[in-house]
Amino acid sequence: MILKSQVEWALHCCAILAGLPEGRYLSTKALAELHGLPKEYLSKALQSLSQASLVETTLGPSGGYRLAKTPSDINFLEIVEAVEGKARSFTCTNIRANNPCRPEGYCDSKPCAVARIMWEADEAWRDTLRRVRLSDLVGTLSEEVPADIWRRTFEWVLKRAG
Amino acid sequence: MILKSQVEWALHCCAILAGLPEGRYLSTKALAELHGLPKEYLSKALQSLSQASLVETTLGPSGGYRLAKTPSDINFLEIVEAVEGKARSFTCTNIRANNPCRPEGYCDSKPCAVARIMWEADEAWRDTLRRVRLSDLVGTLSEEVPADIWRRTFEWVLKRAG
DNA sequence: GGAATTAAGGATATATCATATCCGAAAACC
DNA sequence: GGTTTTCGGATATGATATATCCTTAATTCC
Ligand code: FES
Ligand code: FES
Repeated sequence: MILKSQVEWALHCCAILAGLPEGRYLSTKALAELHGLPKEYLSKALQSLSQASLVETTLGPSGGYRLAKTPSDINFLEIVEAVEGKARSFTCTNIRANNPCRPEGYCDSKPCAVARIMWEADEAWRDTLRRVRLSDLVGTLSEEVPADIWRRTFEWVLKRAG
Repeated sequence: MILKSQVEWALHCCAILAGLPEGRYLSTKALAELHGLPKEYLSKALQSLSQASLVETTLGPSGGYRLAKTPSDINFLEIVEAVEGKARSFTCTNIRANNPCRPEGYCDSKPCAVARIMWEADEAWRDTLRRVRLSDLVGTLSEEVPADIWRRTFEWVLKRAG
């Protein structure tokens, strides 16, 4: 069970977009260069964010992406689910129904106890991600990333933002 | 991000083994029949449980598997990790290091803030699984599975247990 | 001792999914 | 009108999950 690398990409891209001044857009090309990622494939991740209405886009030169909501209105789970999908990590194939001792046509009233526990754990994972806002991440990063790197990065970004 | 179906298989097999009388073994063949699973492939899952020292085995006719510990000393996480591996679901490829604005040879002191949050969620998932004991599952199942099916199942199992 | 049964592990095949690239269409800017 | 951009579809490649087969060694039963 491993998350796709797109998750890391999407989260970092959102963190950058969160630092963009009101009304400006940043292109896939710039985001790919900044993170050293394949532009075409990163584009798929950004499209996922777009379909989830987390980012807005505009075409043409000076086009690109910007956040569709303020960073405090976006949480980690939204971003992760946008690229990873909303499906639960555990899928029950109902093997209990194969028990030869069950009467023909017997129908279970509840989901299997095993599945319920696995889903509870899945929900705990989602809850943790839901509680972290994009603005929290930006706050942590601005504290931890050395001030000169942080400043130069956003100068670099602004030079390319349309 | 999807767990392998072996996880469901292993959990259900452990639930059955938990109901086995002291000192008896149950074969892969019986466990596969009971759950309607491919015997050869289920065998791989059981081997994983064996390597994790969750079950003990013996060879020959009347051989098979039994739990290596009491059901209250086994938790869900142990079983899940035995077949799924202990690797974290989020892997950081350190894309922040590709930032062209970083000085040559700059070395981060901490893991990335993004990764720390994803790992925290992962830990919440594991914590939930760690808190559920195999004995808890058996308790729930014995309450929820209709008494006659439950009884017939273990008659079926005992007939095949060596 | 010999035949049958079983777990363990290696080799291999297949299907599904993640990763990655390419292209054409439509929109926006100059 | 030409350029730049997002978007979606098509396609290729690699990794992993699923599944089967076969050999070996240990154990049981006759
Ligand atoms: S039958 Fe699927 S988890 Fe129990
Ligand atoms: S660099 Fe990997 S999560 Fe930030």
